[in-house]
Amino acid sequence: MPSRLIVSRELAELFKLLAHPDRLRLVEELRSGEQDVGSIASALMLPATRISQHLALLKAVRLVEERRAGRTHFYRLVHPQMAGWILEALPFIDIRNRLENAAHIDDARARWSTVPPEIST
Amino acid sequence: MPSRLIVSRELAELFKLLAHPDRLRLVEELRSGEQDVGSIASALMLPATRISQHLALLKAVRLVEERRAGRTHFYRLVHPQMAGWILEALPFIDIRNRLENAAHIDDARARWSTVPPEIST
DNA sequence: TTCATATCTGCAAAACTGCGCAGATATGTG
DNA sequence: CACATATCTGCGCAGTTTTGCAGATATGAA
Repeated sequence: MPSRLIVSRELAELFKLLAHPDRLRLVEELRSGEQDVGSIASALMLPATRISQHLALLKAVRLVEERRAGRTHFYRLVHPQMAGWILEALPFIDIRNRLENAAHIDDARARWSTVPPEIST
Repeated sequence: MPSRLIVSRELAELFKLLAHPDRLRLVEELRSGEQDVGSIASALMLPATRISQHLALLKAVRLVEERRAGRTHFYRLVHPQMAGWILEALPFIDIRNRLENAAHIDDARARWSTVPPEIST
């Protein structure tokens, strides 16, 4: 009976996990395949510690998986399609952007959606 | 240059807005068309005050729009496709569910995805 | 006007998050 | 073993979110 309630709670948790700029960028960064903490950190220009924390979080809920090789840890998306799914939300932020940031957005969207080399589907 | 940063921040905010069980259910409830606060409240079995607060939030960022008729206020999704998009995230919570809630989930998903009468595309 | 209905707003406490930093671990090198 | 590299974990402060409740509006009816 409370099935829908449970699902909505689970879904909300998923959204909460993705509701952070760093983590969204992180997921998009992993779209093109596994990467190690250091690479991600420098790609996103963020301290490795922070990336590590985000990754620990995403790993705990099994959104990413880890592979260790020597002293470097590689991470990859458990659901590669998730990266694409996230980008599908761009239309929903349109209005707010056009109201304030105007120019930036179209430019931005172009980059975001063209950069990745299309993984699965 | 900081375009991607801006987009990720905007996206994160969208996710944060949806990262709440009540609001997710609310959005799904509105999938089939506009409804007034009272109806939504009783459909979701939540106090109308709370629904009102959530709606105010979603309206402020233009995810829903309001139409007043007499003393009742009707709300509708600005992006009806959003409801469908949200359901596309269900596969991403699979593992976690199977680990703990097991049975509930498949049942739940069935209901969630069959109930709505397909609006747009 | 007075009353009932429908919804909204403001407030304060409790709970939750994100952040940097210091220190811990683990692996590889000489 | 000693040392450098790569990453992780624990801690505490600061800022944000959620929630119920009391009271404010707004509309319609008598």
